[in-house]
Amino acid sequence: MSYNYSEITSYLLDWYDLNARILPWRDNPKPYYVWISEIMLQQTRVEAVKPYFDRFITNLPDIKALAMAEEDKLLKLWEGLGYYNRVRNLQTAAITIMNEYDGVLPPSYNELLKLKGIGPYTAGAIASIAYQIPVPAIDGNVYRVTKRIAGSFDDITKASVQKELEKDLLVIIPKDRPGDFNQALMELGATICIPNGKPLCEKCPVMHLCRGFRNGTMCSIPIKPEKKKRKLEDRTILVIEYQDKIAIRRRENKGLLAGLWELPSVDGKLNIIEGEEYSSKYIGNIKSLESLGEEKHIFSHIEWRMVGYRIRLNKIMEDNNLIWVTREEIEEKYTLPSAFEAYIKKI
DNA sequence: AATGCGGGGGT
DNA sequence: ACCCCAGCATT
Repeated sequence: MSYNYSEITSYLLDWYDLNARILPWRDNPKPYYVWISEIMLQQTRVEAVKPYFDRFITNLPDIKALAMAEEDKLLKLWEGLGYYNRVRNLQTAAITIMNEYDGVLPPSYNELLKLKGIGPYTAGAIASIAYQIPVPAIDGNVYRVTKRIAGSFDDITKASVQKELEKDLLVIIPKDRPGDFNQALMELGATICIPNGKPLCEKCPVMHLCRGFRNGTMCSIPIKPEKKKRKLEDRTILVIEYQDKIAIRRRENKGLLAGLWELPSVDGKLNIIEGEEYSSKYIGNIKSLESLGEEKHIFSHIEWRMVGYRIRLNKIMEDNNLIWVTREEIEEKYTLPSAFEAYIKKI
């Protein structure tokens, strides 16, 4: 059902004026900074983004620098942040902007929406925050806050519900402060009207008109369908050393961790004998082999149960897929996802 | 409409 | 364990 949110606007803005967090990308909301921060913030918490944002804009201070950056440098700036296609899309969009928009992020919701990596939320956020265009920016926070206020048990993953909320917000978004309004809704969701645990309703500026609070239903809103369970995968991770170098290889260009670097790994959990057999068959002549124990790494949809071995070689076999690098080179040049961190740290 | 895509922090 | 996060692209 459609809902009239018109009463929340002034309470929300007054609260935001007093309670807005100081964030790096709020210092100077130039379109480029807003864009970078919003892409980083997709499915990623503010605290995780902070250090990445500063480093990114220092290294790539404008759209042109982003468009011309080497992919390795780009990925290195994103290493550990996850969802690595975000940064590739960022560069694709930067090139489009240089070629088709005179190097300027377009001040238009619909034009922004055409750029790689920019969907309805991000287009709304950039348009409203950087260009003061009165359009909604609906993220997970906004769904939670608005549906609790409305006391609505709508399934927020349904397109019809999303469209309706867009319309409802478009009606009340203040034309003089659209960016602040959108950020205030998100800020409220991130700090007061929080998921999990208990929302801090007594601190909420719109508690008095929140139906979820009045009904005591706020904790069971919003409604979304049950998520599927993660797939479990067993893997064997090999830390292979020859003299002062470690073997790494590049992952395939599609799928999980596409195009990133990894420690050599094998499907399934090999026991120590199998690990030795595999290594002498495919990698080289073994000087020593020791177990590095078990680890696990959780992705959004997959869980790796890993066993690791440290292998030192007397002699290496030719293998075009492996390259041999020092630890320092890994840290400087090669993007190694967090999944392998535990085993690298043991060496 | 459903699925794939990272990593981390809170309960 | 399970939650979800300033979502988007692809199928």
